[in-house]
Amino acid sequence: MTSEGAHSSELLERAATALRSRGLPLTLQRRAILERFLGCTDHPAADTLHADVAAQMPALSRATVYRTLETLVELGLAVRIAHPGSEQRYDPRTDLHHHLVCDRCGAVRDHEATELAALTLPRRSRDFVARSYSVQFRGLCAACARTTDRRRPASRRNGA
Amino acid sequence: MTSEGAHSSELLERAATALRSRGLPLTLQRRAILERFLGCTDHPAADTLHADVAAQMPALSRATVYRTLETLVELGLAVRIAHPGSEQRYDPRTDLHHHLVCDRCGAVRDHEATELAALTLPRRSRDFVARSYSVQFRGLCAACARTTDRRRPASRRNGA
DNA sequence: TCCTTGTTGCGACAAGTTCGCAACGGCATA
DNA sequence: TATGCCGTTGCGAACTTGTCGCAACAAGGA
Repeated sequence: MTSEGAHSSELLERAATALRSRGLPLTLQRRAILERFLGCTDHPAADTLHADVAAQMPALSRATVYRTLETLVELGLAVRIAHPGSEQRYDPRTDLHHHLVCDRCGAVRDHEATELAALTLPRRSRDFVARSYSVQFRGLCAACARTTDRRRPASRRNGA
Repeated sequence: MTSEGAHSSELLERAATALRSRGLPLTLQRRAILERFLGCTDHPAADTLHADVAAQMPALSRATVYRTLETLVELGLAVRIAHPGSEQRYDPRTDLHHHLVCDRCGAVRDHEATELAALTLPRRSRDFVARSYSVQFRGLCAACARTTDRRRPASRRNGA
């Protein structure tokens, strides 16, 4: 799990405030999950995050991680992201940004691109009203590009 | 399931050729699945497709549909598409196009946009080599926009 | 201390997907 | 026609991801 560390305590403070403003306490479990999650740039799945946090807090239950992430989405502190693969992934960044998705292992990384900051939304029509967008670039991450065997994705469940 | 019908036999012929070139026979099951799938514009999930084809071929097993779709992806005749939700969806269109994704019900529709036909791919770097991209617009489809209750997505398992 | 409110862990469950295996079918060869 | 080979199929079990109900628990206020 990639964790930046920088600004992490500041982000935690913001999250704590958002929770409190809704009357939700910052429990030990939530704190541990937030500390791990907020600095992440690799868009963990709920179960990955659980495995990670449970290393320090073995009693932590999966349901708690799922519930906490759901709460964060509701508070606007995280977004669910879509990528080809079966797991739901979460992103602590809620501002406009884009993703690099590895076709083989399913890794998702952020991608900054100023030229993509103002794409034209589809014209408002009777059929669909667009509110936001994100661009997904597909290709190969460094690790997978190095591997010679191209027949199978590194992780079975995340293909292209 | 939305099926266009037009060009369907032509697409089927192309698919049969691609299968044959790999030494794979066009079995009755594969033919039935392809006939349903190739004209689809609504990006069916494997299970949806199974239910649909099984109406005419009751003995068809779910595993066969999953395996056939997997084969089509490997042959470049279909792509898995990213959308928020837990099901894997498939798209018979492999050319550059974009998607409109309803935040509430999870419906995915194609979106054509000439101005998005030539976005700049991220610079080739040591970290990631991009090969393609697609833009995902999120918002509300007509049916969901009409519904007044905005608290819950129409389908529970498809969030934002 | 008691009550209320919300959180947590646990285990069961559901849906989607994959896997192993035996049976089957087509094709080439003898 | 018989045989062997090889890929496909259906079946059902198993696995993964995510949700739910429930009892225990913790914190805060009366």
